[in-house]
Amino acid sequence: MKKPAVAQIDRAPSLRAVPFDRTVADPETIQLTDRQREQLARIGMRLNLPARMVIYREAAPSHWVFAVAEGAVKCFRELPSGKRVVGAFLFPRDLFGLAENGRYINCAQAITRVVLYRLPIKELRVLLMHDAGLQFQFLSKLTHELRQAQRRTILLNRRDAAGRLAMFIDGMSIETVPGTGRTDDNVMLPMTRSDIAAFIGLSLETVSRASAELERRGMVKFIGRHAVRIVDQPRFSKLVADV
Amino acid sequence: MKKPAVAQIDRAPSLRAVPFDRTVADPETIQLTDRQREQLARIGMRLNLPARMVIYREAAPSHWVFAVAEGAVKCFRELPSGKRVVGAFLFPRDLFGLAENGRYINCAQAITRVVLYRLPIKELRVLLMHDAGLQFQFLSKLTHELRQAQRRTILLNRRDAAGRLAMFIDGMSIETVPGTGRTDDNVMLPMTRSDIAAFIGLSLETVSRASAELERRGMVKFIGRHAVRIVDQPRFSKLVADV
DNA sequence: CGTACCGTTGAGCAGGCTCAACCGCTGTGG
DNA sequence: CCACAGCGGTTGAGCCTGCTCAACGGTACG
Repeated sequence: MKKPAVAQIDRAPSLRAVPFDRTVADPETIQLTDRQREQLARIGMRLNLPARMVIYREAAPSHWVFAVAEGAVKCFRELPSGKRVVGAFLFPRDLFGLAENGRYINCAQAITRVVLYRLPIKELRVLLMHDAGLQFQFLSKLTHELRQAQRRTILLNRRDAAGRLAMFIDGMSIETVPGTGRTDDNVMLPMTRSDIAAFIGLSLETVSRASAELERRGMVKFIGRHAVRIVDQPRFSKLVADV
Repeated sequence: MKKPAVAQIDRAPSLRAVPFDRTVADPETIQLTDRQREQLARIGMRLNLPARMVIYREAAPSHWVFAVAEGAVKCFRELPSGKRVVGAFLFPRDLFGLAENGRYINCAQAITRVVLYRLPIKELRVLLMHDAGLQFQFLSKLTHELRQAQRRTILLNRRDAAGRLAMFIDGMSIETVPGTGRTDDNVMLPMTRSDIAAFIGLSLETVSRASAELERRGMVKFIGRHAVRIVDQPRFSKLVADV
């Protein structure tokens, strides 16, 4: 098997996760080998989708798992009351397509223009069974997502709106990807206020007010609607940690 | 390699998860082979711990993963404010011991007397790398836990205390294990009201009041402190689904 | 049998939700 | 090119529910 060209490898999936075990490597990234990425690229399909496109709907048969290459995606659920709960925001190197008994448990939609890898579950399963190392990377990724879920329950247990929003922004600052015009303390928020509200469990009015409060307290400065700049990092971090 | 005795196998770990893929098998249980369970038993240690024992503390070096055989465990976090957030309740066939960079991210404590399997991560990793099928079971289990985490965020997004409690009880009714004196609509709640409050994000007073409300509305009947009987299943289910 | 913790109940307060009006940007069609 | 509609976002007023503080009751365990 000949070595794939660099250009080809750059168009293959990769994953991001903090390992549960101690490692010397960059803790931010788990490393798929070129060969593993190539194999994933082979069974998968690279998709280029416009903003707002629905990727799959709740309860639809789940034939695929998706990996984000570029852009942002949201997974959400429509509740009987009409309320929407956002389960997760996904960014480059994230996986999504959580299913139960062969059906997706929520709806996925592109927030921005996105590039995705669509991996057929059947073939992925075969691949994982033949490559325990690759499977271990997926396992690490799931572990990472579980930790994030725990972090979120802590967020949702906070009583103060400003604190919740601060924790959210703090979380997003890690997700923020280079090459999107970000500086060190500039956090991109591609989603709407409504989406944020549905994620952190507040009404959108309260999110709006909390934003104003953070700004008034001199911790952050909103740059347009989809970016925040953390002005006073120490005080901001203190608020985030003050649970 | 000789086949292990039945008695020995009954003393080996197993896992419980709803598969993400369609299967014909009992959707409630994923099946470890006898050989896999035997191998887990070999690298692991069976522990018998009294109620209230601390299994590990937050930030302690994480050398083990645990599987519950009998009893109930809680994973929680002490926040700087002194508040506690319960991350999860664990029951037979559940896994716990979530870590990040080699350290546990929360504290685990026995609620009742428990029997655990303590699996050394290092050896488990080797085992998983040699047995992709076994690893796949672990992967399925993690997927299952992610779904539960999503379900919980929906719970935490509810505004009404009674509804939250109802969803919690509903969730516990699935966890409830036979052989604990349960009848079909009798749900065991081994944890304290305080623990429940720290899990569903309410003050313990509100949990108490919500319990009274559910009872007053004729949906449930509390049997002592650690059991509920669902009296009016239809109305109860309606409240649970009415998000 | 006592003691400490768990749980219940009550009164008052505060923070977030709801309803509602208003602003500003975007995209569309005349 | 402009007018207008529509959506996302902000701001305000009032209500409601869950939190806090506090006292009391009950149960489990030594």
